[in-house]
Amino acid sequence: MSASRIEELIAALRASGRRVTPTRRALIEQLVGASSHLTADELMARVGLADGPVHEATIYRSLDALERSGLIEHVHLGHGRAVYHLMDDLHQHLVCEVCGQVAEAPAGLFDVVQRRLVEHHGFVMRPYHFAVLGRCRRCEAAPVPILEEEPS
Amino acid sequence: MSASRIEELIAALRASGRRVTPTRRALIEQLVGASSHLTADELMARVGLADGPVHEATIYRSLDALERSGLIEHVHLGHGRAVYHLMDDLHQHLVCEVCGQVAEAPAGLFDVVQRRLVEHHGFVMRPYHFAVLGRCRRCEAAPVPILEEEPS
DNA sequence: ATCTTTGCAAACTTTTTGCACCAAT
DNA sequence: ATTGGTGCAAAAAGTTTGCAAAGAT
Repeated sequence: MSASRIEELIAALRASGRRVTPTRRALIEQLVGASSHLTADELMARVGLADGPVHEATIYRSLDALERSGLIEHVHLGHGRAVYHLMDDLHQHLVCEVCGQVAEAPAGLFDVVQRRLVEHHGFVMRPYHFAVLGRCRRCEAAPVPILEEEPS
Repeated sequence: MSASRIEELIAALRASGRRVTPTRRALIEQLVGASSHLTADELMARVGLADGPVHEATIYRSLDALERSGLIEHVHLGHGRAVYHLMDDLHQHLVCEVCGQVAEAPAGLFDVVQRRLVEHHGFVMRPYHFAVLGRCRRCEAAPVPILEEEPS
């Protein structure tokens, strides 16, 4: 069950020298319980619904604290808001620029590239901060999209 | 020389059904002449210096026009402003999260990943819209950075 | 008791939009 | 003469900050 996972994360937060507050606990709970990735304002809404309203500044500062403690990470799926997810749930995001759908790909997707970059450029890639953009199967097959709007 | 390249781009712009204006011409000239990638406000400054001030809204709308015509593309190197470059100058950007330095990697870097994504996920990757984040050789070698600020 | 965290309001950065005027075709 | 582009001002979107009050250790 996820209760122990939540407690582990809380313990890690405390171990990192930061304080455990209701907002931080609620954010962790939401992120553990979430089926998909959530934006800061989605998290604010859910936390507010569960435990009463929390100010946006607090949400951002708490997310920052969780991120600095190594518990979570934010990812940019395209233009607009970032999404947050737990660090131990590493994977790549495939964002369709036509329909906006987000799929997940295994974390090892970039292993080959990572090795090449270290060897040729001395560059240690951290592959999770940005999404992979492109077109999903359906949109690639479709004749031509009507919209000109890109979600990227 | 780059004069003919500029004229080619102007011709392509016209061919795409859009009008050729002093601002658009100036933007193309700056992008052709630029040694590195430029942000919208850097472009505004340079264009303004050369041909007199142009409003920011016009810069953004003109860049959008050039992008929709397929002449240029914008890339996100991290948090903050996007940078613009010519479409025919495709390559990947390696951004060091510690020192902020931007290096370039060959366009084919992701070929293997691209093939894998098509085969396994039916996903056609467009690999240029986001930078590759990580640590450059120097910062990776350094004991530990003093700053906590990430340019990402 | 101390030092973090929160709430509030306000600022900030980057980009976008509505509208009237101007200019490229 | 059309239609698309520009300037202006103002707003939008997303996130950050200063400060005093509240809360975790």
